Amino acid sequence: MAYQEIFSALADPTRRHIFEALAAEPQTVGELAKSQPVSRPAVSQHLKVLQSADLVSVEPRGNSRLYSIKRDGLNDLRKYLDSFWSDALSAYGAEIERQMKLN
Amino acid sequence: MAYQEIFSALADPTRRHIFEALAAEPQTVGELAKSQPVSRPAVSQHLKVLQSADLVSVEPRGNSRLYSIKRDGLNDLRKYLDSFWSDALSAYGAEIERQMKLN
DNA sequence: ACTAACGGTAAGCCATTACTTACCAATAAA
DNA sequence: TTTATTGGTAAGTAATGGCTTACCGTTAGT
Repeated sequence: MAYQEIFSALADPTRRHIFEALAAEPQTVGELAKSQPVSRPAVSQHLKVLQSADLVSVEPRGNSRLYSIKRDGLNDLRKYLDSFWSDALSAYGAEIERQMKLN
Repeated sequence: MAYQEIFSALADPTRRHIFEALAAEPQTVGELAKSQPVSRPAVSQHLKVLQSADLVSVEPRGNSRLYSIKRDGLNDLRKYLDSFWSDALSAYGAEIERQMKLN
């Protein structure tokens, strides 16, 4: 059920850019805000969403906080995608059967 | 670049349910509308979004139109996810380097 | 030809959400 | 102990998006 949050978290372009930036290199909020076209509070809010989707993690560093991506979240999403491959195959079989009924 | 549309397409719960229903079995718009808590036009609109995200395909069937899922779209998304695994690893290395600079 | 069924589109409404500025708490530095 | 830096939160606003009803074109059946 976690993929619901993951999808909506990564659906927003800005939020996905932040996520990608963190994938390239763990950064603080201030650093992220500089490379993004939005204000620092906006970045903070996006990070909150990413965090609750289990996509990033924080580590306090004295005054600032270092954010990094969590691969666990993506793993959940990957599992979700994999489930569709088998589903799609069985659906193909179901469709064959469906067509036979129609004729 | 296609994964942008895929994420926002699957971010909506109703739209994801429709997609999952199609994964289980190809269906017409009317059939989908019956199994969903929204109206038929709503389903039509959702299918339009899913279609432009390359997640479903249509096949005219006389009077009605049969929708099925396209695995190609999911494949794009999977590639996107895979890219993060290598990125995450290199980011890990970059972070080690970063920490060494700080000390 | 007429009627019914299927489904896409338009217009309008309401809820969600992404953004801004202003503010506040906590840590670091002087 | 001030003063500055970092960043999270609150409040308000504007835009996005999902839903409904109403309407229209197309195909099937009678």
